Amino acid sequence: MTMQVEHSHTDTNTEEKIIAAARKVFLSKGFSGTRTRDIAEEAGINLALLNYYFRSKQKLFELVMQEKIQKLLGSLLPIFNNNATSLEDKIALIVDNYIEILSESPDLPIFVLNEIRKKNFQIVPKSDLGTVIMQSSFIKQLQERRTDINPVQFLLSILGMIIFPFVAKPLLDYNGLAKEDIFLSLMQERKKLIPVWADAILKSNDVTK
Amino acid sequence: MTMQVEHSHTDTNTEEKIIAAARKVFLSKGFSGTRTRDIAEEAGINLALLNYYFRSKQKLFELVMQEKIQKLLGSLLPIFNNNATSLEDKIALIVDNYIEILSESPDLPIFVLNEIRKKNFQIVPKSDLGTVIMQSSFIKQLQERRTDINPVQFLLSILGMIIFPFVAKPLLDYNGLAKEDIFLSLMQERKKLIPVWADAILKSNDVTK
DNA sequence: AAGTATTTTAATCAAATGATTAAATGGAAG
DNA sequence: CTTCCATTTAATCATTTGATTAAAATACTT
Repeated sequence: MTMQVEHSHTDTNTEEKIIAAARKVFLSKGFSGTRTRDIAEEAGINLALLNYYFRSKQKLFELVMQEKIQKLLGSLLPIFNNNATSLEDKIALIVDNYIEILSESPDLPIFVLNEIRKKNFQIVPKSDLGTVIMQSSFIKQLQERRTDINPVQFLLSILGMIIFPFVAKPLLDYNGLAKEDIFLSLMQERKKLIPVWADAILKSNDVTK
Repeated sequence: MTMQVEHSHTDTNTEEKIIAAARKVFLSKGFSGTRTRDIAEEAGINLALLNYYFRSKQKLFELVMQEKIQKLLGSLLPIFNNNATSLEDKIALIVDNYIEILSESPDLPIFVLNEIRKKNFQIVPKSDLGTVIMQSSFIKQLQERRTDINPVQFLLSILGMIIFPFVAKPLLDYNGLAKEDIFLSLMQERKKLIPVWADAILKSNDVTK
């Protein structure tokens, strides 16, 4: 029964090195594919240090996941809830914001989505994000504009147009459809395309009629 | 140096049981997350049999991957290359076909895309799918209709609208945005929505002007 | 400088895991 | 029945891997 370990002063340096390494290796190889030794090596430290700072691989992973989920979803709500912006503004902001984030971390979505799928961690969603989104200004504006469109359907399409290319990136590489170098410029181009296309969808025929 | 193992008659039964089990376990847990013992148990056989029929976990995995890539991409080309159908028809066919396939295997896309990303296998793409697609009837029709739209951009949007919901399904569950039961009916609804929305995109403003 | 606490390491453990081996089982052919 | 061969199994190996331990090194306080 040892007393709780505390890292008071020198804290930041090594601990942050480990987390940074964990971010990198976990993101690239996933939970099951990552060996704690990989992380230690990447951090340039001894393996035992990893278990000294964090009690286990699992704990370290959940820390990283927490961050990644936040990074993937965190910017959405503020935009969704802003009553001062129009629907078009919100869409443009989401597109712009997401493509910027994902251009820096193309693997982020597929990593997070796949790890959630495999249930390799146990993090309880803080707020009921679903409910919060469905009550957001974005959804209300959408329902006013098009009472016939299920907001979830519209949202899935917009997010799909934004996020899917990053998820499909490995396949594009694999099949030579978008070599690494032009991929990012394609994504930049999408910043202008998606808002226009979202607008076209908002003006589309009513399917229910 | 033993002679090559051949399974002449009783072949089908056990071997197929193993492959079926491998499909299931690999798809659910990914390559790194899968233990050969899991597969053996799922197949109701002894672990050694697995290495008797297939030389290794790797070999078995690549067999499954081969199938899954085919399942994910195989139906695309025939539709793309059909000169007899209009652009609208092709889109409707792709939407219909994909949503049907994915409704039965919701995990298929994220599994394939993530394993490709992690390079957990070594399968050379048979045809240069990228080139074939870019020379397909679909792309030609698209370019005739809208010279200003980069076909890859359009394709990514359509596929994103179709595939992304399945990729995001774990997150929707996780956040209570689409409970399991209504998810599939949402996807059925999308069969009608996406073609209309694709059409709206085709009629959208020219961004380059 | 001594003493104390913190940080880091080398060595090792125990469990998990992919793979092999040698033996057994069972059916088909003669 | 017995021989033969494909199939199946139990037992075991060797390596990998997450984790621990005890000691050494370093930093901090007085």
